[in-house]
Amino acid sequence: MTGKQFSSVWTRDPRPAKSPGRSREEIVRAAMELLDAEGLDGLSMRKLGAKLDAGATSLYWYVANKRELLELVYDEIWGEMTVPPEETKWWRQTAGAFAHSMRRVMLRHPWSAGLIGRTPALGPNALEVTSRLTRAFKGAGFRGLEIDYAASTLTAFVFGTTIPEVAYNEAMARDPLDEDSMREAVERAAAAHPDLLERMRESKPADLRESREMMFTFGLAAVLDGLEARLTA
Amino acid sequence: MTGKQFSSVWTRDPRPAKSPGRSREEIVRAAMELLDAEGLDGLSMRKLGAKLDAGATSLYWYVANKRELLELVYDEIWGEMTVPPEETKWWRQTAGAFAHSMRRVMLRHPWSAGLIGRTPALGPNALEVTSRLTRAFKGAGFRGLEIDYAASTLTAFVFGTTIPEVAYNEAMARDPLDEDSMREAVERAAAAHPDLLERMRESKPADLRESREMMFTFGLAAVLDGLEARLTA
DNA sequence: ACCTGAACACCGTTCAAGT
DNA sequence: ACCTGAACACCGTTCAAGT
Repeated sequence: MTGKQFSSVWTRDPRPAKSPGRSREEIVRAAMELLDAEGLDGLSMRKLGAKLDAGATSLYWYVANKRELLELVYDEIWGEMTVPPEETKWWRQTAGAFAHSMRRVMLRHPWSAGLIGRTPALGPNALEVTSRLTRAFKGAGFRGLEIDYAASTLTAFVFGTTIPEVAYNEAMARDPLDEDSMREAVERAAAAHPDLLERMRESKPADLRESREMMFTFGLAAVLDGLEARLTA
Repeated sequence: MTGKQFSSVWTRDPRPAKSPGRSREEIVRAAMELLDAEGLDGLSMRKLGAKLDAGATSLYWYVANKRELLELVYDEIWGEMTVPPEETKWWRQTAGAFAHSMRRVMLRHPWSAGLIGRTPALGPNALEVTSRLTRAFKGAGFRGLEIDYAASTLTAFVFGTTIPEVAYNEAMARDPLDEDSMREAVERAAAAHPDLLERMRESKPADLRESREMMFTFGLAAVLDGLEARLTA
């Protein structure tokens, strides 16, 4: 015994969920609505209670604490990701489709960016996705620990790329910034670095959304190429 | 004018910093100590004030708000990262050294994981690192937008891998968990996924630190291979 | 079995007032 | 120029008490 018991929503039995009263499903649905509308900081037990016409503290009957509630909504996120069935030998397509799907989900639910990688992914949906991904990489030819390494590399790339994207979107949504003033401020800050200025001028603001798409596609191709290289080595 | 002015600590002139009173440096140093000791959630304006023998609200003279304070400490993080001088034609080594350095800094200051990718990196240290990295990729042969894409792919991998690592460490530090009970809980959760169970059993807990190192090395090699492939294409 | 309100120990931030 | 305390509008969580 080196420490206390591991505890997670997924390791405790939920309340029986009888007919009267609220249910976890109802609470999780309301929480997601609040999160989609107001972001991670916008979710408070008090607001959530109010939304459900309940006292602020009633929720503690269904959920041990806020962290557990977040574990619950977090798994919903995984439920929205898709991993094509593994039958195909084209693991690149499977992995690529998953990567795009994961990014789309994060963009759709920006608050998830604050949870991914920080919340234990032990819910049924997360396990299902992980399992499919595992099988895909196994089918590709990876063996032993490298199955995990390959899968981790892919997901690390996806959320490492998407977190900044989401953060930028969120900041902009919170208070829209004048693009010119921003550009000017950044140029002023980078004044001492000619190479950076050059880079900035070359990358026109043009269509931000499209340029991110390009960056994602570029990086994804690189990651998949790199994994493939590990396979034949 | 599509929105309001962009604002960041780096775009405003700091207080003159006369002889009496506190200084930004002093405040930032104290903030980092607090962060290292108590984590991101452990930093509050009140506690920081107390640490500096000041009223809770005195800090607002030096810093517009907490976000700005975080921008300041965030740049310190970049200051601890190293990018070898670009002269070398061995961009792989430069990029690899930076990647390892970035990871080490994140492990040393776990709270930084909550800031990276979410805080505008416009401080002098961040710009210096970005600039060196840009030159390295340019030296490697990347051109135009692909310089940015390549650099983003690398950093995305690094912090995408390191965030979960840090999160796990933090959780463990907060309340140490019995490893057996954790393993058992996870196995129970994954009961319906034989492939996951198989994976778990194969990856002995053995030396967690070492297996992460291996995972990082594996992924980094893959990412660099993938980038190199983009170069010759 | 389920829900409540009061209470505790916190937050970030504003602002008038002090020196 | 710099610092203060009081005040406002919030937090998560506990717990005795209600139905």
